[in-house]
Amino acid sequence: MRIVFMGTPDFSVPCLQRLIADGEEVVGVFTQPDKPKGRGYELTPPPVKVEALKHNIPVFQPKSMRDGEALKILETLQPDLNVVVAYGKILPPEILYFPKYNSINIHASILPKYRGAAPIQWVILNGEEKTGVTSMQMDDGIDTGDMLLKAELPIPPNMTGGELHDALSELGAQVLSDTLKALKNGDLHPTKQTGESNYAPMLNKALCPIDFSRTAQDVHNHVRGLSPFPTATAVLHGKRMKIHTTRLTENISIAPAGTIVSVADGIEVVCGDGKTVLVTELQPEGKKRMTAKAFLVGHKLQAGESFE
RNA sequence: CGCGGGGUAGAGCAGUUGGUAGCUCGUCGGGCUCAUAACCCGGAGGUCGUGUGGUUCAAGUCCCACCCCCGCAA
Repeated sequence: MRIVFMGTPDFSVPCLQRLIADGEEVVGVFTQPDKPKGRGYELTPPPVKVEALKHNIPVFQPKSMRDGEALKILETLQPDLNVVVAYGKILPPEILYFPKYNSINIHASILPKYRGAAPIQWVILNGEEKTGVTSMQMDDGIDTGDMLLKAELPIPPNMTGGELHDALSELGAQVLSDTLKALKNGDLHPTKQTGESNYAPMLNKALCPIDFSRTAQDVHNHVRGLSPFPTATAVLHGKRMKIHTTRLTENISIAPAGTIVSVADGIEVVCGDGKTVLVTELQPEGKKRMTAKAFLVGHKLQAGESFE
């Protein structure tokens, strides 16, 4: 089966690798254009491009999928199926329905919940205890197509967004592989999405500052959901710092939210429900990520002080 | 040429107007305690990112070049 793969970030890479490993005929890869990134605005190719080039697969990076160029490319490639995994562009019907088997998408949630750009982080932010991956037959809506296969994954209480991302990325590759196998065997049974749905919008920086007036559980979910990117932040001594890791404690305090009650094993902070969280890893501006203990060795900080 | 912080003992930080380096933690040895993020005593450990660079009687400290790490922004 001739497949055109469309994807961009790290998340998509295992799917592409799996297609290749499964011996599928990947006749072309669409990915976002190289973009200036990081300090100095260095032009950086997306991970999927790097991977595709390793396997000598033709790479296409159109700025738009709607100006007819992309369609011409598909006409040349003659795919039987588009496989779309975190491509980052909305595809017009002419592209979506061009191949014989149309387009299949791998989405990192159990649909119809958490449609949208950042389902992985949002399930943690919302304190969900499980999530998963869904493959679907794409239609005109955003993540609204008929569902094909699903795989679930439990979320341990301290798992971070990054860890879940990697786990779902691998699971996604497996679901993709299973979906294609079923497709070839005529075993697919598309199911309409029904029931409660919600939307997981892209993460933005405004989300980062920690609100210690929320519950300790919420604060902990916030920190781990945004770790390692974009990372929760808090302000101490007038300086912003990233908060990488926290742990829930059994302790309770009547001090106001944001107050530091202990600097013994880390920085223990009171939250809105009176419970505390222990900050165990952080990163001051311009510094490397370090343990809270290491930070405390060189920074005089006393119980009673507080985050702003 | 996007803006900015930083590279000093294993770790986190100091180091003032230039005079060959200090704190805390850890570590090693010894002591003390019912116990504590324990405490007390003693020791080891650094060519201060690189440059047989510049200025100087003298540079971690000033100047120059380069390497590396990181925050913001995209």
